[in-house]
Amino acid sequence: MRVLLTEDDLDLAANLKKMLEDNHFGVDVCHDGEEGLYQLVEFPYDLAIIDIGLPKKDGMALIREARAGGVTIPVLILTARDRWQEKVEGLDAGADDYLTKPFHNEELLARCNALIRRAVGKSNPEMNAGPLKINTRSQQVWINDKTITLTAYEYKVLEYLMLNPEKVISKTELTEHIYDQDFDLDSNVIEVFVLRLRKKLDPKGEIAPIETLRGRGYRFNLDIAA
Amino acid sequence: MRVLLTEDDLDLAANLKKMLEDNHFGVDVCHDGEEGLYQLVEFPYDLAIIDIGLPKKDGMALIREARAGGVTIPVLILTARDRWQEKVEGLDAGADDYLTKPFHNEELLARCNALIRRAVGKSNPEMNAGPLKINTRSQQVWINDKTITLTAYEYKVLEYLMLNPEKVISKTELTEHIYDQDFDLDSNVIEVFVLRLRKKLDPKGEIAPIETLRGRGYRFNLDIAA
DNA sequence: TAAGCCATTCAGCTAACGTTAAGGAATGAC
DNA sequence: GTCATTCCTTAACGTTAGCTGAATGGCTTA
Repeated sequence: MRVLLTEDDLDLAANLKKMLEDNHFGVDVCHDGEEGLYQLVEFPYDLAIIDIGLPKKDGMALIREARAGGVTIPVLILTARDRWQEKVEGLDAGADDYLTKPFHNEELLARCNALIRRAVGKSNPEMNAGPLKINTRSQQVWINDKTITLTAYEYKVLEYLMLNPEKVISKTELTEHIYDQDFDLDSNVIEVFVLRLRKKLDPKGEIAPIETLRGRGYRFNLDIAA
Repeated sequence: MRVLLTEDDLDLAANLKKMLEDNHFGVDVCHDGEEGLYQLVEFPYDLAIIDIGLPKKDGMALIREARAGGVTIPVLILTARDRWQEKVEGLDAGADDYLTKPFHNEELLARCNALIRRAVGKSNPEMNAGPLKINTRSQQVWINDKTITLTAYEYKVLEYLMLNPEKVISKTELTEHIYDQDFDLDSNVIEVFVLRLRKKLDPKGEIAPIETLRGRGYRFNLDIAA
């Protein structure tokens, strides 16, 4: 887990860096707000710890601009004691938690762990496979960045196949995952859905993302033509 | 936004419930840990506020078991003053933030709002989507900077959809977040509200912010016409 | 070549959704 | 208290998307 620590007090910064590293975090340190913003936007940290009182650009502006710039990682702010407004402003600016100086190292650690655990709870809803992109949150599908409209069952079939790439999925398995109850297996619904999916995903038969394995099922291939 | 408040002090519970309701939260109250756990696991709240000292099952165990049971909503714990370990243990158990009693109501509110905004990935009470603007604090809605008057339920529907943009929201999910626990699933209220919302937001059918996904629900699209 | 197995087409049907209207609960004015 | 207004809620009905199964023909394998 990589942490960006933005703290202008050099002693405190060194102290915290050591403590965090002892607890298996990878730590980068910045000493002013401009540098912090640059680092946050450019590099993929898992957590940011930001002192509110910073030279060049204060912590509040840093957070606001980072959020505006698409930074979504958890942010913990450090505030001076008895600065009630700062906490609220900080949370409003987009921070996720705060800690009042002075604090115990154990408490900072506990906060960091809590924030990271929460953040990893929501996994990335996007998946790519060649020219194909799927978002499980919005249930949208693109091919070469062009939206494809799928029906509910078409989408279910595609999602299940893509979530199990390079794996042979029998029609029985597909059926069981797509319908709630047991379903008449004499039907050819799966074949129909696969057909429609192929037509929509790949009307010209160029990329063939869904392969048929006769007698065994279907397989979604990741290494499909670009 | 629905909040579950688990607090055994009846006076404090009633007090907080009123304050939260005055600030547009829907609040359910439990007075012990077992009831709280049941409610959390069974019903889709947006936020839980949990007193650590609870009868039957203490707050720490409640949080741990709720997390183990798949509850991912933000959890704010209330601790007695100078109970340093409780905060850390609570955060380790899966809480997202804590507040020390006694506290200012405004601070609790700020925390709740920050947690909810964070949970839905937002850090600002204002949201834009093309010509549409919403302020969750003042509960106002604009289209091309012209105010739109919505009824209470119309607003609730729009807010929930906009707080989960680009996400497929089933009618069940919408219903559960808009009403308290008892509701009739055979009703078509949601369709009616969506219809009225669409008429008010987009009388000429130009921008179509709320998309229907037949069999799946509704989706609020951010990339709507300007 | 025969026997599966799968692709493809097509049309009927049904559940889901949109739309309208009206009753009545809730709210506020007086 | 009564009245007026708002708007939540239900019900009825029309519309349509798209699920489903049947029919047919092509392809693969032994």
